[in-house]
Amino acid sequence: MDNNLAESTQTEPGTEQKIMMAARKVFFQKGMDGARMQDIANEAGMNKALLHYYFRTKEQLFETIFQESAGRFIPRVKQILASDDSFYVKIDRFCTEYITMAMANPFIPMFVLSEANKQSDSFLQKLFGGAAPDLSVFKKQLEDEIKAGQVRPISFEQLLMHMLGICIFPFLSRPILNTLLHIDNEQFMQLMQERKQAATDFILHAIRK
Amino acid sequence: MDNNLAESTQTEPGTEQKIMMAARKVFFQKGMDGARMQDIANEAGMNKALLHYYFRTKEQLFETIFQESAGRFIPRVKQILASDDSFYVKIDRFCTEYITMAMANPFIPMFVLSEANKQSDSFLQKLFGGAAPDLSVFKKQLEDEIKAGQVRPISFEQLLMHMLGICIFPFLSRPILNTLLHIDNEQFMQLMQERKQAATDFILHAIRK
DNA sequence: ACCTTTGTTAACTAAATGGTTAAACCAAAT
DNA sequence: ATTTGGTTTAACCATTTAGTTAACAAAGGT
Repeated sequence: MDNNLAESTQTEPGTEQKIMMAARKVFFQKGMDGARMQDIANEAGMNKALLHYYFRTKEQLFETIFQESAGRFIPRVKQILASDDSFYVKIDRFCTEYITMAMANPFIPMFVLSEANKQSDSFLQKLFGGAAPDLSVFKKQLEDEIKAGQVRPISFEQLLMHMLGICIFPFLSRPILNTLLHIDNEQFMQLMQERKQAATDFILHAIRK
Repeated sequence: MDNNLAESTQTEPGTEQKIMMAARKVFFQKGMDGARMQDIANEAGMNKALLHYYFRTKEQLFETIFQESAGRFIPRVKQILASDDSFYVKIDRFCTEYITMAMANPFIPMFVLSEANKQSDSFLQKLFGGAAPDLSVFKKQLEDEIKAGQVRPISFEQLLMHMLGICIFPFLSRPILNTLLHIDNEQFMQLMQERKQAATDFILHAIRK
């Protein structure tokens, strides 16, 4: 009677897990305002009151999903850029890993950015856990490469925005790209697969002297 | 009868104009689902029933704003890329004009993409007015430059996504960039001003041999 | 067996919300 | 002055929705 998706963890999902899985699906699709507690209950195959039993309010359930989602993507910027890889490896890793991650979770980027736009700024800061990611390592590497004459002068902030935009934007605009480029979702994913390399190449060519 | 919008520069806004101005503001901020007709009425300083008098339903009011907003941004891709400018001028114009446009309407990109993600694909196609933008001119220019050895081989689709991502992404992620880069909205706009040049430079350097 | 704790449900409540209606308002035409 | 037409409003209605409650079921310990 139960269709089991959790071969990976052996234990089949408990009620709380089921709720979060359903909430993810519905919130990703409809956002906080568009989602209905009843939708989530239906998706999870249980009574609506159970959602309130496990997570007191819609607000709280949403926040759980949002934190989890944003937490998967945003701190990763730091995680990669603060590593001790060399400058060029770092750019490669950033593009490859970010696009890989987005391909595995294609709805998270739009969900997080869309909701982040509505949230108060103070809330956003909480997301970074008090300490905003430290980008100084990557910044210093860039400046060193520029000083060494390996990289043409470019603002650190602009480069970061270039990299993020190149990697994430397609996932934010998929429906429009589908129409614009006359492609379906499968072809889109194929493009994203190629993009791991294409993005890295593009960025490295752009900055190298 | 119909009130005249032809001379909207001089005449003070009529009721319909006031409603649309208010609707823009509220929809941009809260999206279709988050917006309340009462919010819009308050913002416009009038009775809620008037909204229904001019636009029968919330759906219809929303669609008016959405079409107008998307119509300002999406067809512009074609408008610029299909012009008879040279390849390099075209890239320059694209970055400069798109960022200029986004700076003047900083909420439209997130609004359009966020809602486009919820809409059905069929609806999106209606947006392009039956005929999706013809990107073949730009595509041919790229291929010619590659054949002439001026530009290194690169997929047209990837380049288009690079350009769009670089120009639009910052406006989709402003709240997060504010935190990430420790900047306020004024500094953000300063960055965008510089970005017109930075984006063009970056892209041209990336593709040139 | 008996009681306590935890999990689950159907039925309900209160508030919010999109939309309607009938009356009031007001400018222009008669 | 009165009529007439579109415009605007307050009050109202029907539905939806987040959240509650009380009863019920299932374990779990004694």
